[in-house]
Amino acid sequence: MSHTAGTGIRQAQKQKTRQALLDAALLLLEEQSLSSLGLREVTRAVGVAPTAFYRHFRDIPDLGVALVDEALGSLHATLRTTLAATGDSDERIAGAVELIAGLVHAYPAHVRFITRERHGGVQVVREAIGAQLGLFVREVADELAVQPESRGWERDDLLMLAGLYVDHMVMTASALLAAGPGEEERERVARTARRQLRLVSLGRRHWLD
Amino acid sequence: MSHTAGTGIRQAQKQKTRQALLDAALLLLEEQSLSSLGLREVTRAVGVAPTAFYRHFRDIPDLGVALVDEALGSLHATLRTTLAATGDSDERIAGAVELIAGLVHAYPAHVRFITRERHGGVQVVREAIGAQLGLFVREVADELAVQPESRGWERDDLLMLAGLYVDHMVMTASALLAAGPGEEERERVARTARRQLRLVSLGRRHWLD
DNA sequence: TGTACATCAGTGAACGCGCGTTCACTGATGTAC
DNA sequence: TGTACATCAGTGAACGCGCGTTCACTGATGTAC
Repeated sequence: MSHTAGTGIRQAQKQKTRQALLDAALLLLEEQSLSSLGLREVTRAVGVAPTAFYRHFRDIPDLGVALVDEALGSLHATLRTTLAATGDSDERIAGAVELIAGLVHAYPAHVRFITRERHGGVQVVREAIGAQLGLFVREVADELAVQPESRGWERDDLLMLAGLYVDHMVMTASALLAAGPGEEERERVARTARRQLRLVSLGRRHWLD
Repeated sequence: MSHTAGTGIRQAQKQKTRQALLDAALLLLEEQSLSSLGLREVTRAVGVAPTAFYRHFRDIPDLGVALVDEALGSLHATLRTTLAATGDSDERIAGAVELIAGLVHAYPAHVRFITRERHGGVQVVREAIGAQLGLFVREVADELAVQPESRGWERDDLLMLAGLYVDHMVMTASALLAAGPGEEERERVARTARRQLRLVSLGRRHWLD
């Protein structure tokens, strides 16, 4: 048995409560910012005593950082390959936009949290999101680097393009969220995103002219 | 004398207090979000009684909407011409990025407010910012439409490109703010922004190929 | 397997504090004549 | 110009309320033997 983690039933129950706190916070954050989220509000939503919060997080910003990990931590492999694919044909662009739309559909609250707190009022959370997005940019640049279209490109320019892709991804995700549940408006947003990516990929193709 | 507005000294004093409330709020919002800003916090910073707040705003979201107008209301003419100019030569691109850098330098708190609350937790403010940015997009598209490079472009595609420009402007402003006071890092951000705009303008040039 | 002790996730009472909002008010400014 | 009344920006006391944090606690789970 490990020293730092509890054993069996006790540890499992603790994880369950922790996850319930994260889930409740995410739900409450649909209509407010992290900097106005209350600790008692979160524990009340879960149905535990306010003091139970301290068994899991130091304070609300600490919980926010955990939410950033939950939202972005597992996305690296997926984004690395899919975003880097956008430089190519219309099919691959459509696939990348579909991936974003799928993520927004599957995890709307996580996406809202990230776009809201990316420039939000809680410094440590802003920094955590910035660090993850910066990692995405470098990973996408790595992936772009091995593509034949990038022959002759400098690292700096690959990072510049990767940054454009990552920013565009976040903007598209946010626009899809704002579009609401209507299929028509969501398709309009997706269509605009695809054409913007096509314009960028045209620019990419002629960068070294 | 007007019926809706007071006269002379009284009205001038009221405007002065109102402006002091807006200024104080903007200052306090450097390290928090609008959804956690307190009415008493704002009046305390100004040095008036909490109840004086109600002579000027219904509540904090109402003050937020006034801040959106203050930050973006007077920017239309400037942005319309300058952003639309980015499609062209390297000089015009550099000029556009310089304009953004100048605005960030002159009104850092306004810029921070807009980027923070664009996706923030207060609905009416989000909507007010979205409306202003949407107006920017249409104005820039109008300006692009009369340029010779846009011959043969559909309105839909001009809006798509204008959206790319406006979003990129907001991202650049936010990145410049995050860069802090260091000249070196700010120039790195500006350099990346210029190259991204150059890539976009290459894409624009080949859009109808 | 059984027993005796240790751990620790979650409890519940209590605290001091600042919040948003109400209300009747004051006194400088504005208006009518 | 002077006077009498109206307006209204800002005041200050009071309210009920929910906040974050402390503390000693309980009792189920874990560990040693």
